[in-house]
Amino acid sequence: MNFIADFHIHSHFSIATSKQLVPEYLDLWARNKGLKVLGTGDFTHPGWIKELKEKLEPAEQGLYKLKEKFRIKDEFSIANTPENEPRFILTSEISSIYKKNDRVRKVHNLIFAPDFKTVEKIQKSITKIGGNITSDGRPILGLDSKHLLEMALTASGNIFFVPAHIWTPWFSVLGSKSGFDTIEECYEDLTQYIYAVETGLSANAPMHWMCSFLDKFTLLSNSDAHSPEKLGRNANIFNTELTYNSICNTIKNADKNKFLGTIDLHPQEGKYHYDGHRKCNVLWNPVETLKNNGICKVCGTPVTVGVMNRAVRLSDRENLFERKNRLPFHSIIPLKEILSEINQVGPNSKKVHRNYIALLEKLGPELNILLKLPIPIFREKGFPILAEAIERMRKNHISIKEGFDGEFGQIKVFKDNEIQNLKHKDSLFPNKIKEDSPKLDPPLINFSLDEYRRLTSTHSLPKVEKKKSKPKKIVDLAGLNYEQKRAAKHLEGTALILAGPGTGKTRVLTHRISYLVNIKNINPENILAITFTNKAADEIRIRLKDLLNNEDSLKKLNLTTFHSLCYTILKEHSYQIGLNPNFTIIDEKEKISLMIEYMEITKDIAKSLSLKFSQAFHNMEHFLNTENIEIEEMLHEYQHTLIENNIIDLDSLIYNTVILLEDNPQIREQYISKFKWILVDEFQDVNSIQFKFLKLLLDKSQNLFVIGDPNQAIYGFRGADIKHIKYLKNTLSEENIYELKKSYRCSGYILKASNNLIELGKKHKFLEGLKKGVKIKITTNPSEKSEAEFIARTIEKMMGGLRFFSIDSNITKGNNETGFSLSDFAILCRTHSQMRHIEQSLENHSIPFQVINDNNFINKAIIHEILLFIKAILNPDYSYLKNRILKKYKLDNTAFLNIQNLAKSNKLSVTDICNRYFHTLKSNDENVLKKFQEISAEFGNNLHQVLKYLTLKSEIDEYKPHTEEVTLMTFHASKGLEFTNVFLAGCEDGLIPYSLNENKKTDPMEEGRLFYVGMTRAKENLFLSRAANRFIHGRSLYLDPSPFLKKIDDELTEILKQQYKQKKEMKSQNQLTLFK
DNA sequence: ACCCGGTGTTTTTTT
DNA sequence: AACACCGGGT
Repeated sequence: MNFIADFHIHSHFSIATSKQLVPEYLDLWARNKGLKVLGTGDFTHPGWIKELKEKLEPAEQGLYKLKEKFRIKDEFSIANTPENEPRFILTSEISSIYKKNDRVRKVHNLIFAPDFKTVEKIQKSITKIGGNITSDGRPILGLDSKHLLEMALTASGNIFFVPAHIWTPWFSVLGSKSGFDTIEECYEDLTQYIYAVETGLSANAPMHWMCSFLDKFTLLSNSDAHSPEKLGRNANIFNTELTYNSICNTIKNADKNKFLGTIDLHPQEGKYHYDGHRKCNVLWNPVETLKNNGICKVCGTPVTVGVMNRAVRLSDRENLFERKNRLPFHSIIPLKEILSEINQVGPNSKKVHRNYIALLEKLGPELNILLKLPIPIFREKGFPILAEAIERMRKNHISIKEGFDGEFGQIKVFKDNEIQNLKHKDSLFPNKIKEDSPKLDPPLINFSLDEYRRLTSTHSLPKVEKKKSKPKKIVDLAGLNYEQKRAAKHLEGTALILAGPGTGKTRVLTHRISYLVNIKNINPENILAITFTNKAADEIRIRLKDLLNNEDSLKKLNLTTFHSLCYTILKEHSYQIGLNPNFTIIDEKEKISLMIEYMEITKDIAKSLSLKFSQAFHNMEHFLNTENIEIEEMLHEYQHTLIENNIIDLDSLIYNTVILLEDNPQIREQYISKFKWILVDEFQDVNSIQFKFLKLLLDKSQNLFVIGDPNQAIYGFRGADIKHIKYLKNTLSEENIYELKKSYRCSGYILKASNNLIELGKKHKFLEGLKKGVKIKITTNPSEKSEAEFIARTIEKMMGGLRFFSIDSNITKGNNETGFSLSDFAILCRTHSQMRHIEQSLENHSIPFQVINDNNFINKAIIHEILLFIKAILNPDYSYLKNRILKKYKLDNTAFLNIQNLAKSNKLSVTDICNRYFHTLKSNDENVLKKFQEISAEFGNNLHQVLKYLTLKSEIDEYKPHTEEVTLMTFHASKGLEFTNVFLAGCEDGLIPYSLNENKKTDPMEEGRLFYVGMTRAKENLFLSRAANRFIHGRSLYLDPSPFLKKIDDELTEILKQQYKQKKEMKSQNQLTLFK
């Protein structure tokens, strides 16, 4: 059967597409165009699949057709006969954004699926890796194209996978901006499963014939239509059986008798076909560009390079016909454009539309008119001018002005004034219009490939400067600057290293360790490095891998957090403090319910007491001086309850360790001799009990090496006190204090501005920055929603447009030469609750992001329940919990013992527990549980380890630095991290400094330091945004700008004007109901 | 024992 | 705005 097919289109679920992209109109327009087979597009979208299932019914193998009752009959539909019923084939486009070989890649791929089952499998595997398939018909995943292909092949061996519009600069496998130079670089060993590539609107077959490496791929041509009228502007002609398998096989084999060729628009129409400068009126083909070394003659800056140039650069042929498997291609001009030229009115005008409909009714489908209908028929039916136009088009007797630098190209059938003259004769129905000068067929490539080749030896295009020279790996101290080196080599006694943001704190720490181990031959077992978070410890571990000579040293090294260390110490000596080694750590919720139960108090009192207890544990002096005898008694009662239940809370973890070491000198001795070299990171954040703990690990001769920055102390509320770092500063002699003054992170602007904040009257030395940088951008937005929108759009703009659509709209001009990656962006908020709107906006813009928010996981009710269950099993002496669990899960003692034994022999995994005791689950718990099981699997299902990890981990431990995602987190969580581009959201008086809770005052100095921390996360671009109006706790608040904004010198900042109006309606919501 | 709806309350950062 | 809590219904 002879038919035309267009596989790549979109549904109304995709962003920036017509509302008419519903099955009914697709069916209608396929008939109007003369398409037999139409891709559904967007099969990853559940809403679209639902709609397709409702409105389509199975036809031939792997093909579907519109149910009769949905067919639109009363419009200008033509050829409404059964043999013209279009078929649908399940297809979808997926956008992958990821980093490979050090560059950001954005690749679009088209997937064909044989049935709905396969579609659902693909949907599932996307969701499984955290992809969002509901916000856009064309999902954006942080997934490597190769892995996407793998995923699709896993779903079904019968899928068909086609790299989409392969030359598009921003979004394709060969794209100049974020693609590869070969297909293999992208798909590696899986390239063998790729049989075809899509040429796209901006390219036609000959451009591919230039490249021998594309010989093995069939060329497919599709419309990528965003509205029904654009269907079939590019398409494929088949003569084969009408089934899914036979279509795929035909594409695979590209048999000339079965795949009759492609239909393409003229690629010259594209906005970026040739090279040049629109403003300078310079339009060049690749040869001319090369002759000028890519520099515009008029303005002297590099010209905007088009798609043809990219293709020529990757090409290796002068004679296109060396490619054997060439298929015919038919260049067309859309009928409406021809009519527009004839009528001399716009192609979207009413007149053209009326004309168009009339023609379809008389002459049949559009593609039939353009390609097949014999020219004499046009004349017979009374369309002589059209006859002439179509004939010229078919013979390629047309004039072409190539598009360049954002300007559309122009394809014309008639010359200027020619139409006027024709019109006069029109009434006479001339038989044949003579051409002024009959043209020869234009060459397939309109410049000399031979010349291009010759020029490449002497000419070249300007190199786009690749930013980010990665910091060189330094294996010895040679790579450190003078101060860093001095600090790292410190040997005797206590040392304090004052290190501002970006001055190489971690670097000094890691190099000191490697110096001690490699040069001074210190046994790594005698070194203790303490951090506050697991993340920081991991970071040090990773960096040490390159610095230490052998893996063994790294394993022997004691690299841990305060809490983890104390936990380990207490496990070893638990009996000395009245616990047995099975003790578990309780969380805040457990703490409160225990207090209520054992002390017979109300929840409110328990909560306030809990706070007081925490403070007492953090700060020993406070604990000893408790004026209130009653509270002290209650504290003792509480401690007694903990011992009785063989549990400990987070706060007393360190306290109990201190008590242990104080009461047992022989144990203390043991640790003193073990930890001969102690290093502490983020020393400004230690509290009294931690400082005391450190002192207990030292004897007179021992070496304490602490790094910190008093300006970055932000944990006062949990007992941290700068007095400890200040104490060292004041008591240590000068040669034991090192100050790192050179910042390798922030630009000069950012350093100066942030310095305005911590100044607070006293003199402070500037850090020296590496580069001057750009001004800090400040914006005011009407509401938190528009603030969020500003952030999302700015990111989109800076990324050069994640969505195809963006390039054509005002959002972005698509001229990102800097090559930002999504992981270069961070958005910081004072509170978690601010994040909601920002998440929403990022989602609406299809920008992948990660939120650093512990509550998301561990505070989920179901996870909490399971953790309690595990605690009860692991710690049988926790009788309060055990009784509750027995009752709740209707277990008797024997059953409970059985479970315990299973757990002891490590035969009980989290999965088992879920399956056995938590099987009646709500569907939305599924993902959380899956995550829980994954975490558990990482620890080999050792429940003790899992529990320890989950109770002692910090939320920043969740941060994945290298995924292609924007990071959204609190100011606090951002400490120690750096990003090229940083947004500080909600710069309002009340949020930062925080003062919305009248009962609890914040320390204004600490809030200033917090803002300082936020600002100094940025390397290049810092945005400070605020909302004039904001809803907090259901109340509308008008907050003044943060006083911190005023502190920044005006000449360091630039006020951005509000550029974007808020869009009202949320698309997908409304559209579902449109056709019901 | 569980689900619901209505009412009231919360009010930041986190090992 | 989101959540906890309570009480009444099943």
